[in-house]
Amino acid sequence: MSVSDATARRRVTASDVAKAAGVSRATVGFVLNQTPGQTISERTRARVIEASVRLGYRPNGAAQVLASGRSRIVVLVVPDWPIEFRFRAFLDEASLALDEAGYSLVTHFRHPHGPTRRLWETVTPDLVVGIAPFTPDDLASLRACGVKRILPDQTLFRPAEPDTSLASIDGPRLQVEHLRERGHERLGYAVFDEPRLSSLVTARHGAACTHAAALGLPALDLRCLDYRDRATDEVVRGWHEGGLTGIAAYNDDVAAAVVGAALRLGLRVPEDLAVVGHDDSPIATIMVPALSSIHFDSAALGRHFAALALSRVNGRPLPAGDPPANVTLIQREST
Amino acid sequence: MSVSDATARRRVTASDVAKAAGVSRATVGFVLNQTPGQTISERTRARVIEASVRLGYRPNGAAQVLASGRSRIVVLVVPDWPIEFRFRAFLDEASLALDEAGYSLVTHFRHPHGPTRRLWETVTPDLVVGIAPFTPDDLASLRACGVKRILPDQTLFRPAEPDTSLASIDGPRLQVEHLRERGHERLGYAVFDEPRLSSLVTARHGAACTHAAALGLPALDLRCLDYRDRATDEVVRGWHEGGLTGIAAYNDDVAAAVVGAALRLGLRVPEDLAVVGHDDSPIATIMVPALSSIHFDSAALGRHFAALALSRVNGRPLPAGDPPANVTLIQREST
DNA sequence: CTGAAAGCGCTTACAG
DNA sequence: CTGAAAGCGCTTACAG
Repeated sequence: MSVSDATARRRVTASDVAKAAGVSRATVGFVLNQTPGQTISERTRARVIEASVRLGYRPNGAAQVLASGRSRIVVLVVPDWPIEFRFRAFLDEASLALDEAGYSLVTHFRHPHGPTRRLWETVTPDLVVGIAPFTPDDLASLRACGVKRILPDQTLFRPAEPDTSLASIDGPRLQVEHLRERGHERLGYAVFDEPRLSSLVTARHGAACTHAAALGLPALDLRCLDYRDRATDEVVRGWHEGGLTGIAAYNDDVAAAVVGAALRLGLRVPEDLAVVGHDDSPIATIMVPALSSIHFDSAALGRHFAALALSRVNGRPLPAGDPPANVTLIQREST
Repeated sequence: MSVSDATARRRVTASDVAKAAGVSRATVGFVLNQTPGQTISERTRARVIEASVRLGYRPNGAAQVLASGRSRIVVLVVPDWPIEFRFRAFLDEASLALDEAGYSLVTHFRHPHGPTRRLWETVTPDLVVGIAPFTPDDLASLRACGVKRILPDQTLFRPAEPDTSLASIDGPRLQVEHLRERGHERLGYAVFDEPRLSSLVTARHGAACTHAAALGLPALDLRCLDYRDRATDEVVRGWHEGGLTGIAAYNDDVAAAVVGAALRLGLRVPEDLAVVGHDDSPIATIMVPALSSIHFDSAALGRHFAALALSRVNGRPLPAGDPPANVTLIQREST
């Protein structure tokens, strides 16, 4: 049986490489992992590398994890939220930055009915990061699975405190500030009836109200819309008749729905009703009238996330300071 | 040192459970994995389960993978496309169905600059599925990593054939058919200038043209828009002046951009220009005028995907027939 | 009906 | 400068 038969038949292991290079299995590991503190002659090193390339050697990940206790995998647990426009850029940047550091980012979308086995029970991650806080059940499972590093953890995260990693706080503040500058004092806050988002809705609406109070304005009137029916029109009519003139929306889709309803009711936007969205998604530019919206740098947030994760994995102190979201308000035609 | 000290110190292993239950390590495995062909007394079984629950035992995934050669992980490789609205439902359903069968779905978002290590080099999956075809490099890496099962594979997938798993073919056909029924014969096809989507754009536009030809209509005039500027207006003006009256769009965002441009130009929709979108995303309902669009059952596609994956993993023949996308056209105000 | 033992493919002190 | 050996925590024939 020739070498090529053997490689076709079963996966190449470190033993195969050692045999081909005429060294021990340990030496193969030292060379390929660039283990510090080992002095390997240049000739041996070259022979090992040549053999591993020639045979197409890829270390068995499971064996590495078992032997070393480290997996270089970071699991990101995404709550059961709809995927929003900016999230993909966030993910791309985060996984690129982690990849450059030798880590793989695995995204675990948590779904409505919940998995029987959690992903970290399967993949032995070095670090598990939740965008939303973990439940006590999650924490027990994480502990039982030997996951030593978790974000957010108790030292960073108080359960009552809403998560800010996707710029949930600055956006609402800027929305209120902007509407106030444009002369609006009685404000509404529009969301879709999307139960999966309730924690974010609460956080953003709360931030808007806090800032309104600081400006001496009343709390924003929170209303749920449903984009699938015309009940939206009634909500908007109610706002208008009640004397509200400025609406902050949870995202651009909601803002578009409010604007659509206003147009159907014969209201002028922004003269009769000013509307500001959130996320600066494509629809904000596409809509007629174009939507004022909150823009933030999701790629920078992704890089910041990666930096946080790497600090945690390496046991270094977490970088201080706010995430570099660079939240700004883009004014267009709707305000 | 008490038991609780020990469990706090290090992860519970099968040996700990065996000791606590007074059986051998093998028996623990037999009970917990429900290994067929073993006859274990009910009392022993109960003792093992009780001990494993009490100690909070979770098997070490890496050790299981190494020993058994199977990981129960399916990696889904997602090309570098923007996430579209329906995709989340697809993912949710697919991962739920796989989870019920004891598998974990890990989604690997491929990013623009490519990872140095591919995810399957890290997690030892039983199956890797690509939404787009794999490159020769990918295939070499998959082979070297010992991934035995891949979808799509050579028997299923011819490189020239576009992927249909997200309903890329039926939608364009229905768009053309519908526009024709509404009396439109000279048609345009609108896409955003999004290079990451080029393969899907080509597939959908090609399908639309094929169906147009079957109906005796000329090919659809393909134009790229950019939602960030007003060049869209010029494209739409050109279409109108050139006598085109019906536009099929790659997705609802593009359709909304065409409608917006038409409105700015003083055209009536649908009288002067009829526009039909694709995906039936929220914006289709929200827009004024509301957009006709292509709806498909992304959750059913997700379940179908899971069934395909499980067949492949278990070495059963793949289910025959088309994916149950149930593609339909929803007529609203824009046509 | 149950247990002792080999083996999966690595990493990593340790001995030379 | 390099190799023999133990060990990571499981699974799984195999022997009793």
